[in-house]
Amino acid sequence: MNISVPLKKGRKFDQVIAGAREVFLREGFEGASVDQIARDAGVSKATLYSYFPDKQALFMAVLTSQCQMQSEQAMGIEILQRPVPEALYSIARSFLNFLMSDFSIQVFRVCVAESNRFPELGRAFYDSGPKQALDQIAAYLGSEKVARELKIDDPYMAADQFLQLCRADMLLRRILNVDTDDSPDKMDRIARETVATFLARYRRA
Amino acid sequence: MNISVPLKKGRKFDQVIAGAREVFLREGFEGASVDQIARDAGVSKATLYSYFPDKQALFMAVLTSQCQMQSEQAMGIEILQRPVPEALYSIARSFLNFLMSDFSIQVFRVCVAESNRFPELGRAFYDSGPKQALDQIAAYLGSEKVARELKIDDPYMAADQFLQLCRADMLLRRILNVDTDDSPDKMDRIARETVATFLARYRRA
DNA sequence: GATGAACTAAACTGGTCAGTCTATTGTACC
DNA sequence: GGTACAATAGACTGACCAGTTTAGTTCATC
Repeated sequence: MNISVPLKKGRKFDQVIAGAREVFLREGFEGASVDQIARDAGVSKATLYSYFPDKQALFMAVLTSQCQMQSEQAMGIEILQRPVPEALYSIARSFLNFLMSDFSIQVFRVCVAESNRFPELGRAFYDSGPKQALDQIAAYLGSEKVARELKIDDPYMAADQFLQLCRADMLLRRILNVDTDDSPDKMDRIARETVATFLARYRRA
Repeated sequence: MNISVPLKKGRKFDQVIAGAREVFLREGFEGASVDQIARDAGVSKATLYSYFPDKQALFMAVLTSQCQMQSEQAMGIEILQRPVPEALYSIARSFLNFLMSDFSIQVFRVCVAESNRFPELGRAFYDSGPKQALDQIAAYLGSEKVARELKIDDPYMAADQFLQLCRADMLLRRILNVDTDDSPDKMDRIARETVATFLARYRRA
């Protein structure tokens, strides 16, 4: 009847993923126990193991689906029609907003922590997040519209610098659980300073 | 007889720390077993437990001593006497060199991973590493010598931007275990681009 | 209301691990 | 050579945990 129900093996599939996401992001791979995941998911351990062959597979399923979600966080095309400085500011602002979210911080932490144990994980995270952002900004910076106002020889290097400027010390502090001012005002200021520095370097004389 | 021997409780203390560093940095906190640490250190478990009350204390001792070492990685004063662009380039280059070392990457990974479980750890790492760097660069950027050539209203914001530009995508890739070009040439280029962008923004008209 | 698949709780297995304990051996010093 | 501490190997305890199994329950569907 309900066509939108995915073709997964059973009704509790999404519950399992949700519980596992919760626990894995909070505790990391080693720190999370399967019993706890089952409890959090409101599901029996046997059910969980009917979906996934083992803990690793569940872990990878959760994190690659999170990376998938992350990569769908695309830049609105309408932003890019605006004047370059405004567009840059908007990009910086929304990028920063995303970076500072609990979601993004937790996924980052776990991916960094387990990128030794699960080599594919670091790659999957990089490709679905930082690389997407880099590609999109580089494409924008390489566009004809931008070329009229900015002089950019290497769009990837420029995009990299732009994104680095956005990140700022504030992000590092959040990642390390150090108290920090992450008010909208502060984030605004970082976005403005990012654009100011970026334009100073790349604006046409 | 040997005065340089530290006044720790026994002769094997340093061995314990060395073994623990090795294993913790490779495996993380949960992934490392005390038996393995003792084996790596060439020491019995009982000896290890005569120095440290439990695994957590050992972990913190290792990492805070690593952070200590990190913070002693100070900027040579002679660099700062050179002309500003040259000084900036040298700072960028040696900062990058340090950031990309196995040591620094491993410590960072473990601190990020465990900063939830050990809140003091994230703080200790931040204070002994990133914060030191920020303070030192900000002090330099706020100095009179620099003020003659650069116009900097907020030395901390400027220092933050400078350090962010150094980090670059390359660092993120290494942290996530993604293959990357980290040749001296590449690092040189990043340092030069960092200085170029920084000067474009802050050089006096 | 019968059928079969999905789900359940709970017990169980085999393994690992943190931390303790014991009995013994080295080592330094008087 | 006697005293006292440092260190050792290895056995042991109690806890936890991944993954399996069993015997029974829910639920959609016909």
